[in-house]
Amino acid sequence: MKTDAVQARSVPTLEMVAALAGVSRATVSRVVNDSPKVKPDVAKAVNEAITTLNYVPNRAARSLASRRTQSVALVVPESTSKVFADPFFASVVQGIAMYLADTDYTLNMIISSESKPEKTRRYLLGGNVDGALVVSHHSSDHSWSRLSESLPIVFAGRPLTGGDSYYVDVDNEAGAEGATERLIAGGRRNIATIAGPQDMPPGIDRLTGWRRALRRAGQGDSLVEIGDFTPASGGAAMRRLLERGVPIDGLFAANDQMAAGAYSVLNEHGLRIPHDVAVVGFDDDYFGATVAPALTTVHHPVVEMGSKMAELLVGLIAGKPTERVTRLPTSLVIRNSA
Amino acid sequence: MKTDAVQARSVPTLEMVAALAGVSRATVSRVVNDSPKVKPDVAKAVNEAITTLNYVPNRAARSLASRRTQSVALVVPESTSKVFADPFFASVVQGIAMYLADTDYTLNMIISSESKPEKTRRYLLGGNVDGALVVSHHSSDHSWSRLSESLPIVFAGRPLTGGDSYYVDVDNEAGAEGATERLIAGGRRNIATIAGPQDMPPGIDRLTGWRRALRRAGQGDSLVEIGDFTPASGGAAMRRLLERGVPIDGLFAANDQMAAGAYSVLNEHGLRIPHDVAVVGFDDDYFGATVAPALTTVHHPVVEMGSKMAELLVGLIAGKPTERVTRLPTSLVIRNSA
DNA sequence: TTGTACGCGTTATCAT
DNA sequence: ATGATAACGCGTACAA
Repeated sequence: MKTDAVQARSVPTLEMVAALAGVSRATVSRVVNDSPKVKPDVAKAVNEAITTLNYVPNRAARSLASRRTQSVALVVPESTSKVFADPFFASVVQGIAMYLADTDYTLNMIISSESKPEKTRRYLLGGNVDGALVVSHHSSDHSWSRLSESLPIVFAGRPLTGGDSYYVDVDNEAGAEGATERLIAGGRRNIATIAGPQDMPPGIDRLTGWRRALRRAGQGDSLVEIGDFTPASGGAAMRRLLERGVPIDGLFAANDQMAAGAYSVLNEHGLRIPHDVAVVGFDDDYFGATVAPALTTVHHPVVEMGSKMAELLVGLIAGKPTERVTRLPTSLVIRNSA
Repeated sequence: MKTDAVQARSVPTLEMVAALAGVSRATVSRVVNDSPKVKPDVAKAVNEAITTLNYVPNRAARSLASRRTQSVALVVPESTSKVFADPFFASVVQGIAMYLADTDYTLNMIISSESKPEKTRRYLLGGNVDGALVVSHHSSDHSWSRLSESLPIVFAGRPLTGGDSYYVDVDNEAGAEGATERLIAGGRRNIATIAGPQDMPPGIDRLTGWRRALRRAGQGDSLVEIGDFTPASGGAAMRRLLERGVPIDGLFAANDQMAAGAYSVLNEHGLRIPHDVAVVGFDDDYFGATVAPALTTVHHPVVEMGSKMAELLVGLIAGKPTERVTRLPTSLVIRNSA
């Protein structure tokens, strides 16, 4: 026997609010979406009803009616997610999440398996999100860029190949240039670099920045060895540099991890930092902070990158005119190595 | 002038599929949700229509009609998210995401600001998700546990205070016990520990495990110093341990980071690892892998923790009977320090 | 300024 | 086994 006059619904509906406030559902809807045209006192009454009922708009219904989802996808290639505790990735996501927390967009994290990208593709195009943020491992995979035609997408890091996608990147060139200038200003005349992979934008751009500073200062730019951004590769590169038998009194490492690797080799060879060789890194991560002497390095604003991406995406969704390229400035963190 | 007979809709609807397949919407819906009662040939025809149209069900509509969202929330306290690149957090999330990728649940990441928890609360109770996963920094914040009555929730790590929430944890006690047994089996008779904070479950449990092993072996358990899980605190604790002036030939550090800190101090004092002092850590993270000699440590199955959490939550949502406590086994990673 | 009424794309309840 | 048809909760012309 059902004795209930009013069903004990778990969540109140707009209709119930309307009833309590003595207005129509349309008016409640207007108040919820703060439409300009609703009398202050009516709005007040509605809001009271809302709070007493603890009403929360149903996203699904709202989305269905308004034809937009108020949620964005965070696309993470599976290979990226496998990189346990990649500080870059974690921080970018943090920036994204924190920015979105102040909007009423929801963040849908989807890890896309490279083997069957169709699932992701369909999800994105299925009208389930209003836009997407793509963060791949080392900022170069724009394989989703074709979707940009159908859906606002913002990438982390500039693409390897031209393309015309929207992306946010740190100004790698300028950062590397500044790092190198620091070495030059310190009186160093034989400045080497341990560059990153030359098939990755950060690797390429940081090498370019180093070159630019050197050329402008009229110094040679032949002391280059390539690493793969790991400490071990940094050590190996440093070793090759020293084996050349030419003097080296300054080093710009394309990231802190390689700088840390170089430290060990420098120590092995009895070279003192910064006395014999001044060193500057890039990224300002854990590695640079824990080596001794503490590494002077280029700060990479990773969290800001994330929030900027989110900001741009929200703007794009709103139809706001937006520059395709956003380059965030770096800053030099002066510590003891240069 | 509108000349279009058929509106160029971006995404096809169930209705369009029905038309193309020559059946009713109801039937298409049945096929999509693979209901058992639909003739094979009809189903085939529908599926063909689906693929040619590239149809994707609209989540919002589906959710509205079915009264369930097919999405779960990942709740991250803001303070946790601030811990840049916390490997623990990143890996748990990876596990969660990877498990969910094989279901058709969507993961809604929401970072909840401690200052206004109401927003999160309302979101969770507003019927926007079918369940929630809570990952706080060091596995103890169950402040959301009260919501468990209204919504399935699974936590990472056991709560500090009793409570009756569902949670997944690594078996810290057993892990620590095994680590200590390794030291005992190695003939060590003066085994110290650098414990974690005693107001955090992992800190407490790992100390308990150490004690249990020692007592069972009839050895004393007074060589205890507390750290806060950072390398620096590990170094400081080690120093205090040595200052006691009593012999120490074995050390169990409650995590790898503190073990790394202890390494430095041990080196300073001219003590060789493992010759003079055998060391075992806990977590099996980056720190333990990079110190020299490589650290013998207890493997913490972090990714598995995440996937297990997701698995349990999906089960709970489906109404499956579930144990409140799930403890994942650890394993000892034998390297060179013990 | 406010209310009426229709539609958003699915699922679910009935018939058939 | 399949098809009408009524919800689902909300936004939004359009009317008043």
